[in-house]
Amino acid sequence: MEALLTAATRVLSSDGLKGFNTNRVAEVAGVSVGSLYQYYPNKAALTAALIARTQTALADGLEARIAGLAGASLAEAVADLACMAVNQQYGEARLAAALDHEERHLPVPEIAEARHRMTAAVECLLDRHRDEIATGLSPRAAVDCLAISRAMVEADALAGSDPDADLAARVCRALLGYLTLDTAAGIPGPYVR
Amino acid sequence: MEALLTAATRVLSSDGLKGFNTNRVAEVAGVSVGSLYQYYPNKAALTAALIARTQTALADGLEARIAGLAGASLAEAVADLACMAVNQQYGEARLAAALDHEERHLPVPEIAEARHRMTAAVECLLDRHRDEIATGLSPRAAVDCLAISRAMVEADALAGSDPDADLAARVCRALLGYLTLDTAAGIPGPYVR
DNA sequence: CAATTATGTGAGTTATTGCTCGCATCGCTA
DNA sequence: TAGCGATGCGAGCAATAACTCACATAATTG
Repeated sequence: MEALLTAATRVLSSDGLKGFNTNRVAEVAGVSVGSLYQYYPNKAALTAALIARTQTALADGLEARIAGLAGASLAEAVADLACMAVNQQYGEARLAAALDHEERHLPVPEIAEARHRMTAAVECLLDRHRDEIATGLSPRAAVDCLAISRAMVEADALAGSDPDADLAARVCRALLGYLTLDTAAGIPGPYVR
Repeated sequence: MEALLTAATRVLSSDGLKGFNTNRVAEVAGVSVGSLYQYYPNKAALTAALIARTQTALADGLEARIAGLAGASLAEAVADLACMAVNQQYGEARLAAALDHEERHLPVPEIAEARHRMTAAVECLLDRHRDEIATGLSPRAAVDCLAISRAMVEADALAGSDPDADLAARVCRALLGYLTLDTAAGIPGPYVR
């Protein structure tokens, strides 16, 4: 049921994981617990559905945005994606953080799929601009880009309640710097203990 | 008591938040629950002490490392810090993620202090190399650097159980790129909805 | 060695929460 | 309207976990 998912979203973003229990979700949704358990066999299923929905939406958004960036330069594309990351993630940073933590306990296939779609989309973008990008970039570059933007937005979101004026610009700088830095300087070898 | 904190660490890193309860921590520490509550008035206090300890240790390590990097170039310094981040955070990524999530419910003064010390140390490093760094860098640059390295290491740690061979190099590239990228290209203006 | 204080114990209390199940209500068909 | 299945309800059960307290043991003192 849709009302249950939106209720779950509201509970999670206002009270965090601490107040996220089935009784409360049902109450906020305006239905009884019994009804909740007719739609979702247990709490994990509800959580999984919530995660799947948000992750899928994120992947959809990213794919569409990247597809629409066909003619753009790398700098333009990255700038656009940085703005998108700020807009999409900032508002629901608390929700995202809570869900993110649950993911590790629940093997939700949709998450792996959505994540894969997102990295694939970014890889496609990077490939499109491979001549503007530093040679020797790791195959994990796409994953890194997603991690970087996610972390910067989240850090900013948890610091204050309004985004810093230059947040998008900073994300853009980080991504562009990462992608275009010449592999010259004394970048160290592999991991050493 | 020290045994309680180490027991709490072990429980958290092996079972995660799910199995982190006072009964179990006491059992692993080899004492009774009653004794636990003589040292910590409640579970939150125990958690707070644990967070404070790890965060303080992290800040100590970072400060020492940066102090010892007095004569180094920016590239060398960043490379060193990237290696440090990988070594320090990789092993206890699970623990760090769990604790990180608890921080948001507990206002632990030591955390704010440790965080402040870390950004101050990085700011000191950046200031030392201000001529090598792109002009117009945001005052939040230090925070961004910490967020970036943290996120990249964590993403890698949760993907596989061994660090990618070039993880440190990638972190280094991201930081160096962020810090040294010329503020030329079409970096966008402020946040827009 | 008694008396007193400090420290440790763990069964039990209380609160929370995931979940069930007997019952009520609704919508449909004959 | 009577009969019937589908859907919704929410008090209550069972498990879990934070926390207490009456008691046992150890350490200290006069």
